[in-house]
Amino acid sequence: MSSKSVSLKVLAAHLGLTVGTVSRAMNGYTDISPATRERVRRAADEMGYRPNQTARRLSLGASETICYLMPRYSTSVAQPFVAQLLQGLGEASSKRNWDLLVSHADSSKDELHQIERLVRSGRVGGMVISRPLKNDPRIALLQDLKCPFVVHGRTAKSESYAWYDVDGEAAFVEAVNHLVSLGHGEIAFVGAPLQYQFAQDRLNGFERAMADNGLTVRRDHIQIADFSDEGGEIATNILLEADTPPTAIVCLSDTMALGALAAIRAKGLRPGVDISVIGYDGLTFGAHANPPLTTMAQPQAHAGRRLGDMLLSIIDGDAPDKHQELQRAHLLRRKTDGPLQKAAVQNDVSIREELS
Amino acid sequence: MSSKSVSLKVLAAHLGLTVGTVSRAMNGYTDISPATRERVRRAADEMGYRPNQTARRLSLGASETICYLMPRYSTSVAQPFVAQLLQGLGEASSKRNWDLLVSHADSSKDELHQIERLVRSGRVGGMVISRPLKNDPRIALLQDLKCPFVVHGRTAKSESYAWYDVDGEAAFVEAVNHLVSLGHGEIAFVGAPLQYQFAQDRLNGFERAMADNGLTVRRDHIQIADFSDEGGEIATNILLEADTPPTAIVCLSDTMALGALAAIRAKGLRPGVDISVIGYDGLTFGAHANPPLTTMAQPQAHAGRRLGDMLLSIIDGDAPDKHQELQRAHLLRRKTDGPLQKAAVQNDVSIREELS
DNA sequence: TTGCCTTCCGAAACCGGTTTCGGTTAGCGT
DNA sequence: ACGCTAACCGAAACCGGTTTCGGAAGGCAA
Repeated sequence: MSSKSVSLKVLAAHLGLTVGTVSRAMNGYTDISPATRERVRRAADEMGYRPNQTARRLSLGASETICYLMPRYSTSVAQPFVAQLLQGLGEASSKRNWDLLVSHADSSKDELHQIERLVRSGRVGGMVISRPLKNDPRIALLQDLKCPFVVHGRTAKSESYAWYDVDGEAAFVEAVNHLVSLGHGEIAFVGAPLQYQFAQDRLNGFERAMADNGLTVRRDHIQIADFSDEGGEIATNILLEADTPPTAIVCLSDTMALGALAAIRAKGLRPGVDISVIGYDGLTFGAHANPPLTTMAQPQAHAGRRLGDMLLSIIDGDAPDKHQELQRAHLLRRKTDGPLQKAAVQNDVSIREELS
Repeated sequence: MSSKSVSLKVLAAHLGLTVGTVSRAMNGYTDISPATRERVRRAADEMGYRPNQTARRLSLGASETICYLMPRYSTSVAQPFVAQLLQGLGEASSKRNWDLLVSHADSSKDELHQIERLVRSGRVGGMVISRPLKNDPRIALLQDLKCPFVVHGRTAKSESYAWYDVDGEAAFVEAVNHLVSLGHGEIAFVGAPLQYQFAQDRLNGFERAMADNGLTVRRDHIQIADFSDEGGEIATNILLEADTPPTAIVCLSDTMALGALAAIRAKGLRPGVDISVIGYDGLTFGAHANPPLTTMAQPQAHAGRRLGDMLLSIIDGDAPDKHQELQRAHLLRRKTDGPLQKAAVQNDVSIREELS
């Protein structure tokens, strides 16, 4: 195995053939005699010939590359999902010997600029983006560039493109219903800024379920904070010090829920007994929380693979709106949900509610 | 902004110049008059010209791409580090407008095959690999291919290539010393299969520190299990049921340590009081464990960035062995380390040690 | 033997850039 | 007016493949 790269030219010279002939032999053209084809293939094998992908793609006019746009994360909380997603995308793309590129940008402006460069320079043939904003400029840009793309998540009006998402609204409806069935009525919501569509979806689910159960939501029972464990902790502290503290809290994410648990324990209360908490995501780490976190688990093992396959289908010509996949989260009961403790009500405002 | 890609040819035609002239104008050659250069640049801007990267790289003979080989992970535990590492690698590569490719393989054989293909086909100009095995065939292959590479981690004999690592041996020495200073003598080790060099390093640190402190390690106080929380739990259960249970446990990773905590709590013991546990990694999730996990935290926020910069330097011609960076972990005390509870000593063997 | 049709391969254009080389033009001094 | 040099741009080779086109050789039938 020589370390010098062996090109089509030297391979052809070594065989006494021309590059065109060798190329066709390698690519299975029928106008090459079986004997020659075999001779070429064997020589290529022996000499360790690898076609230069750059040249090949230039000639083909195809990038054979998909690109994943890494989400910019403000907090230091590492994204456990990224690795899984990349693994799935890699599986899908490697099926065809395509490459998987990752790109990230510091600002939103940079991000749009990057997309435009990657697409216009012919470097990528399709893109995967995560966590769309409510009105995400990336989607408009990609449509404008006529670049095939899929979205992990979706925006409010999501008819015209391909996406894979978990139904956050339904999940929060289920979470609230579960808490109501346990006797809770004063349920609070800990969320993150609503620029992200998923944050809005989950809040919508919360509010809809509350209304459907005939419950009114106090204004100060909806707390928006940083999308982090610290954010969850701060928000929960505010809830616990409210005039009417909630008896249950649903949290936008498991990470925020961990912060909520910390705040509750710090007040000397017992999560799952004095106050219930339900998170969202189904992180395995939640099983080791104190106490183990009840959560709406999303089935996302195959998200990357699905997104990759969808993207490749679209590149092949499928209509994007044919590929829209909505998964459901399911309640994963661990130890932070429990029945309403009447005895634990310690606040006269609450008592008045009980009497009314 | 037209969606049709504007090539050098149409740009040249539009300007009444030849492609060669336009190319040189764009690349700042001095044999182009300032007036023409300015005219070309403005037209390129207006028409939204983006040089075709594939063609450019073919002509340049450079891939301008680095590749990260995703670690294959057997367990379902997502890798929180991957995202951080990719972010850093992306920062480093985007400084030069290089691309970042990720590749993953299912088997070790596939992995070697992939590396060979990626390098020989000219797709990548440098590689980053993680978690080397004790005698990692990937390193030999990359050296054979004369492909620049850096290793996240390192092998036992690590003179001849570039790496960035955290001193796992020193970290476990520090962990053991800390436990000894708290009065512990029966210290156990929960580790993972020793095929990975980092698993061996940390065990080495443990054994060296025990010896240096004049402590002998019982054979059944070294438990090797799956590299997962379940593995840690199983290993700890065995330790707790041993003839002489340890009073302290050091764990290969925070993930395994979480399993250890679960096992200890299940036995009705109090981690940090009845038995001490120290993990390794410094995951933020550890702060939410029950109780918050004491750990050897590694400073790995900049690992990706450093690895990327190192790789680019080597591609520029630096000797690989010039770039070897060893970071130190530091003890992050939370709540699972505590002084030896004499009263908790329940085993005559331990008492005999005390008397000797 | 002639003619025609296959079979198989060589020659050359092409993908979209970069870079070398050479020639035209202008400017300058004498 | 002539020659020389410097400034500026065009022409063409090249990177390493793919693909079209055409032609030479061979086989077959008439």
